[in-house]
Parts: sequence; structure tokens; C-alpha cells
Amino acid sequence: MHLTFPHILRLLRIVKKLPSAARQAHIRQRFAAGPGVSVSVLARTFGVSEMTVRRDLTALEGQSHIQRTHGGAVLTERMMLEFDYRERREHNRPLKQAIAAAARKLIQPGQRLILDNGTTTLELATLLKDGQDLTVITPSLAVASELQHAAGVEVILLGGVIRRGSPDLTGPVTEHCLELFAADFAFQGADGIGANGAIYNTDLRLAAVDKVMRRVAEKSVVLADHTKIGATALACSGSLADVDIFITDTAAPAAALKRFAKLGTQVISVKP
Amino acid sequence: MHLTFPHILRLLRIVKKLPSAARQAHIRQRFAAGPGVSVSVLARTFGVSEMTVRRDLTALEGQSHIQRTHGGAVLTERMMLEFDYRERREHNRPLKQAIAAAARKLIQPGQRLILDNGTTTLELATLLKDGQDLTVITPSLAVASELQHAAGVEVILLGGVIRRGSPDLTGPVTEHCLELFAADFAFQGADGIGANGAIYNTDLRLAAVDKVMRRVAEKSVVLADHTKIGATALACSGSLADVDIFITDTAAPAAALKRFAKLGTQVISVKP
DNA sequence: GTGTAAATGTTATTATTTGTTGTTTTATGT
DNA sequence: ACATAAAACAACAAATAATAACATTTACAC
Repeated sequence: MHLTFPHILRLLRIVKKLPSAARQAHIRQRFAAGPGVSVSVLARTFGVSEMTVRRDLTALEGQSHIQRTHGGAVLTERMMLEFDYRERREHNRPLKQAIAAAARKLIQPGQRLILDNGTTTLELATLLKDGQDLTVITPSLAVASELQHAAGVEVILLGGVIRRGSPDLTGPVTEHCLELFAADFAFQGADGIGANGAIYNTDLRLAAVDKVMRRVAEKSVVLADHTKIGATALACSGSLADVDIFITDTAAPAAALKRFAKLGTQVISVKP
Repeated sequence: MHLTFPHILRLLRIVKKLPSAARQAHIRQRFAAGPGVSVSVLARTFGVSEMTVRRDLTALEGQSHIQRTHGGAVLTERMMLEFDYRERREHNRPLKQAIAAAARKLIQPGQRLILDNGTTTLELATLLKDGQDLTVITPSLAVASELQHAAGVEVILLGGVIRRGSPDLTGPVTEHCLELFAADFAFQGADGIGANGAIYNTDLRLAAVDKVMRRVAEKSVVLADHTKIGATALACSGSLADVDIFITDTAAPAAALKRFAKLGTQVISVKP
């Protein structure tokens, strides 16, 4: 067999142990050979304990594009459209799914819908995959990504500036684009609902977009789980008085819901 | 037989079983060879029981990468498109990268750029990640995805309809959005360049968007490797006479390049 | 050298994955 | 439609890997 210099280096590595950083760099190169590595093989290759390899992999997981798995690690091939929310999506997910299911019932085939940014509306998007002849207008890249392969759904993405780290579009361009459309429903999330029915967003530009959405949609629907009620945030985009339907879960305080209903909003609360 | 290190590694992999995630990654790669796999073959290949392979397949099915069948699995439509896109991206990639590198040199900090759909412009996008104070306007979700975390780049996504299976936006909305902007450069790919300098696209709507792009940009640049020269496609979006700079590779026929230069276009050909 | 911090190894415990068995389901030929 | 063989499934046992807590070594500054 023909031994090249790198090969010899590799053999030497078994005798003389490498410092951790160098070993991690070598582990990364291992991925060139295939999409995955195994802890036990790496441990033998570098002559260290499996525990050390595991620690290396966990270290690499943060910086490099690898993902830790049972028995090894694999490359996280960041897919073409990787715009998802990860953590935030899991927070109170069952609640969000229940609320989204209630919203889904409002929708008839053939309708044009606006879906706002946010994790609750993203859950609604997943429920629309089997929709028939729907048109979805959205500033959310996550919603677009979710529905891009749905056969019965035409997805229109609004233009705008990508907020860094957030898979959504905002800004004057988004508002301008929205003005081009007229929809049957606008579904929006919220970061907070004041006791008086004020709708809050954490971002000023999102709030501005939300206002336009409600204007161009015939009916507007706000989706927010009970933890949002009573919370406030930077920007107020309007009031539940301007909203046709408010959907939340049964853990919401009855007194608040009664107040909201007095504003003229139809209040729906669902069991998670 | 001549045994190289990768070969030995491959043999070891069969003796010492792979971790599940790595095996699943390998299974996915199997689909590149053909549209379907069989449980029994996979079990023998990886030296695991059929039950394990079934569990792997069910796991992959959960991620909607594949669809299970009796005795094996097939790729989902979504993943076939994904493979298709990968293949397009890999096709002549060194050429595209060289051309993109030449285009990168034209760009100064602080400029506003339009990046069209296409794999060549996507390579340019990857070179812009370390850009300073750039604004990138694009209808391509792939470009947006690539640049969404780039610190020095503001990404403006144009609105529009998502073509099924293609990560890009087209249609009247896109054209309308484009009109809102003025850019220093427009970088475009092409599916074909006629002998007379005509620029061809496979999609009519893409061609329409391309026309607008050139209008709103001060200078327009067309990137196309030599294999595109002489090829034609459905829609003609204009002529190289309307383009300021044409970048291709040195394998392009000199006669054609001379003709293009006579149209008033600055022709750059780079060595791959 | 000595002290300190970082890195590595060890062990016991917990969690995950895999193989095996027996049974049920599905595809295919008659 | 029926019989048959192959494949899929469910449930359990065995093997393998991950984790946490602690002991040990190594690296490096002074």
C-alpha cells in the first residue's frame, strides 16, 4: 500500500495524542469521507476515550455544521430554505396547535388568506397543507417554506427586508406589497394583549405591517394563547375592537374574555 | 485489488456498525442512484437486521424525506426536487464559482445589488457573505437563505408567487416590487445566449422580471458559462446589447465573444 | 518546582438502539 | 376468491451508547 504524508500523520496520531482543538479540526475533516462519524471509531483513531470524543462532538456541534446523534454525529446539511424558528416554535406548542385548529375551521376552499409572522400562524400553515384552491399571502418565510410544496395552495410571498435571525419580512416594502391585495381573512399572532384589548408587538415595523393587513382583509382574526393576555410589548398595532374574531385557549381568564367580547369581537376559546 | 484508505474505512464501517443517524444519511444518499431502495438490500449493505432498516425508513419518513413502500421506500416528490436542485447546483460548479469570483471584484462596499435567480448568482451570493454595508435585492429564496445571517449585508426579498419546486419568486408582484428600487448592479444568470447575443430563459415570467431588473439597475451584468453560449430556451428577455458586462469562462468560443463585444458589451472571460 | 486550571479518564447509572420471536398484514399467483 | 410467501409489525430481551459525578492526568504560568 502506498503511504502518503497525511497517512503517516494519521498513524502517528494514535501514538502521540493531539491537543483537543487539533483533534476537533481533524474530526471535522472526517465528514468529507461520509455524512456521519461514529464515536467508537473516532475514539480508536485518536487513541482517546469515548467520553473525550463525545465532548469534542458537543463542542463542534455549536460552531460547525454538525449535529450530535446517538453513537456519533452527522452533517446538518442546511436545506435550501432553512428559515425555521427552532426553539420558539416548541414553546406552548400544544396550545398553539389547538388554537390553529380552531382557526382552520373558519377557512373554506377557494379563499384568499393573509398569514402573519409568528409561531401560532405557522401552526395554522401546517394545517393548510391539504387545503383546496387556497391562496396564502404572507410575509413569513417559515410559512412560505411550509406551504411551498402544498398542491392546493398558491403561496404569495410579500417583499421586504429580512430581519436578521428572524425568518420574516417587514418594512415599507412589505406594507406597499400588501396594498396590492385583498383577502378574505387575515390571521395574526400577537406578543401581548392588554387588559383593554390593545394588541402589542415586540417590533415597531411588524406592528405597522399588521395594521395594513387588517385593512386589506375583509375579516381579521387574532390568535393568542392565554399567556399573552395581560402581557405588553413595545409597539401597539391596534385594538381587539378592530378585530372580528379572537381565538385563545380555555386557560384565559373569563373576565378578560368578557371584556373583549364587549368590544364587539367574537371570542373563541378552545381546549388544548 | 488496490486498497486505499477510504476503501478500508468502508470495510470497517460494515464490520463496526454505523450509528443510526449516519446510516440514515447513507440511506438518503442511496436515492441519488435510483428512485427506490429495498429493505433487504439495505440490511445486507449495512450489516444490520431488516427490522432496523425498517425503523430507519420510518424515521426518514417522519421527516418526509421518503415514502415507505412494501419492501423498501421511494423518494417523496419534495425530495426529488431537492435532489434536482442539488444536481443543477453541482453542474459545472467550478466554472460558476470562477465566474462568480470575477463578478465579486466589481462590487464595492456600500453598493446596492440585485441578484437574480439561478445557481451562478447563488455562488456569487456565497462570496458576498463577508461583504461590508451591502444591500442585496433578490427574488431568490436560495440567495436570501444564504445571506440571511451575513452581518454586513441587508437582504431585501422581492415579493411574488413561489413557483412550485423552485425556490424563487416571479410574477407581476415581483416586477412591481422591483420598480420600487434603484441599484448599482444587476447580476443575472441565463439559460441560453444566442449567437446574436439574445438572452434566453426557460420561464416566461422569469424573463419578464429580468427585463425590469436591467432597467432599475445602473449597470447590468450577465453571468453565463460557455455551455450556455449557443443554447436557446423558451423566452427571450433581451440582448447582450442592453447589458454592460458579460462574464463567462475561457472555454467560450472566441468568435462569439468578439461578436458580443461588438454589441457594446464589456466581455470578461475567466480561467476556471 | 509548585499551584492552578483545563482536559481527560473512570465508573455507575440511565437511556437508546438493536435483534429476536411470534403474529398480523400485504402482495401475488392460481 | 383462496392459498401462499414475503414483508411488516409488536413486544420483549440484550447490547450499546449517553450522562453525571468524581478521580486523575496534563499544561502552563509563575
